[in-house]
Amino acid sequence: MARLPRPVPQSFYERPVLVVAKECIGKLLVHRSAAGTTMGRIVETEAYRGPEDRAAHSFGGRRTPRNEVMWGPAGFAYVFFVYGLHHQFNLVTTAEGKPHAVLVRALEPVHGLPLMADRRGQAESSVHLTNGPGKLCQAMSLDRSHNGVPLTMGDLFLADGPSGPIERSRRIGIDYAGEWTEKLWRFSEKGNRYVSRRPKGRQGL
DNA sequence: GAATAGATTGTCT
DNA sequence: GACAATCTATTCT
Repeated sequence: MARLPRPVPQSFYERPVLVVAKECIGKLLVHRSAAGTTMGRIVETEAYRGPEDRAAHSFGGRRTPRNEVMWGPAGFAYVFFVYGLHHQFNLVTTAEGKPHAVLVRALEPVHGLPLMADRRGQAESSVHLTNGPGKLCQAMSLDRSHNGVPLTMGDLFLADGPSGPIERSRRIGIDYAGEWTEKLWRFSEKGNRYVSRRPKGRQGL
């Protein structure tokens, strides 16, 4: 049994959300559950910067039971449910009172492939294991029971991993957000096959 | 590969 | 009652 990697410290999360979103690329997401441990390299993220960001749940200062943890201190998980069937996993960043978060959109599976494949009903070799925000939550068994849990201790955390070339592009699924739709606040590892949608054009970093 | 429709429910107005 | 930080299947080309 290999020793688990060590969690990145809270100071990693206590920085501007765009910095954290970019530096998450290549980090390992680790989840120890009763069924076993799963790990994946983060290859795609998006930054949400409320209250000014119209695409963020905290836009305009909205503070509800659903998004409450976004308003709390950095280094906690924000997990919510959309479209009646999918979960989304986020990392709360910056500082208490700043409702900023990083959405994890895609992983490259690293450990626990059989468990992920079983949870997803897909072959271990399939990109559909973790190439989307809803898919990775299912593969890693993340749901609202993880909302508000600390990422610096316990069974769910980030750890250092090898990073590759990063590109940035427009965020996905927020066409209602006006000018905020245009922001290049999505970060992904260039050429990685698990990235959910290939960025258009050439947006180097 | 791209475009489209349908699924399905928590959350807020 | 409307809508959502998505996924899947289907129907094209």
